[in-house]
Amino acid sequence: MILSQTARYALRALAYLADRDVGEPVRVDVIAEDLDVPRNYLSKILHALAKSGVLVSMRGPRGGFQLARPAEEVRLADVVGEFDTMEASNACLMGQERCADANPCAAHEGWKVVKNRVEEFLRDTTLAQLRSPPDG
Amino acid sequence: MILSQTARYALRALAYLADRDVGEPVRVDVIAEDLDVPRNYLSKILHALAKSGVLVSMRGPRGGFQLARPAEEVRLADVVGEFDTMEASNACLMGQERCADANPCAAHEGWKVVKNRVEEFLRDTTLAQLRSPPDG
DNA sequence: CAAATTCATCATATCATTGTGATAAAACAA
DNA sequence: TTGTTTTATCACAATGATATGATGAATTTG
Repeated sequence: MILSQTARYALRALAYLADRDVGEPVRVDVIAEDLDVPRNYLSKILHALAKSGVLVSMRGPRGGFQLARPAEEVRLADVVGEFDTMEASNACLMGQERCADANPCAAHEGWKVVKNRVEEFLRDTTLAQLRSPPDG
Repeated sequence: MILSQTARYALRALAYLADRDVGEPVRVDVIAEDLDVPRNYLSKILHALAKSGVLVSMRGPRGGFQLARPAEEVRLADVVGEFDTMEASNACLMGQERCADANPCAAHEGWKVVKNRVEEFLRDTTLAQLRSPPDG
């Protein structure tokens, strides 16, 4: 419910990179092993994030992946939206057909509010907030 | 995002039955055609809802499906939970591994609140609130 | 009891998501 | 330029969600 496996992998990999915060790229193999995520699958995910501008990728020796900008400037919605469809928040709980904003059922507005909460959270939260806490 | 196709079909079929509110069962064929949902697929969904006690099914002529209790007494969570996994609300945004309640990242508590909102909505809302508005 | 009606179920098809294995292409270093 | 390292990509497998078609089983009606 809510987030796909792919989106969760993406967030974990990015949080991992935000944690390390080193000025040099990290190899897919390292990330995949540390996070226990399938290597080639992760490779595709990171590639997509590079194409969308969240990551920078570099090939060859001393290559790997690196955040393209500070963790504070990467919204979770930028990441999740790449993999999961962030449907319009005016959509009906039961699908598009039954009720719309024009002719809503009693639950329509309440559902809209709840869904907006999810989307607001993803828009307002950044990668920096996914970092591991200092001590633990 | 959020609800599966199956769960949405289920809610639509139940809302449809709540709308009709007749004291007699409605055939799958009728529901499937009116809602434009695959017949046999819907049949399985309604069967599952009958097994879980939300619907009553009756075979033979004048058979069909009927709400087992008043729409006011069917919580959306009863329906959705039958098809979608309502995961524990203390689960991490990125999957179970990264942070738990014991050692949370900065976003952990916020996400928990948002997820609770979704679950509360499904628990607090009933089928009666999915009925079509009187006029439309 | 026989026939019709309806849900129940089985077998299978399609599609998207998730995952694997092999190879190509780029970058670097000797 | 040759070899090594790394991402990029291709081909495909496994799984689960969604969907279809055919048949079985229960119930009612005549």
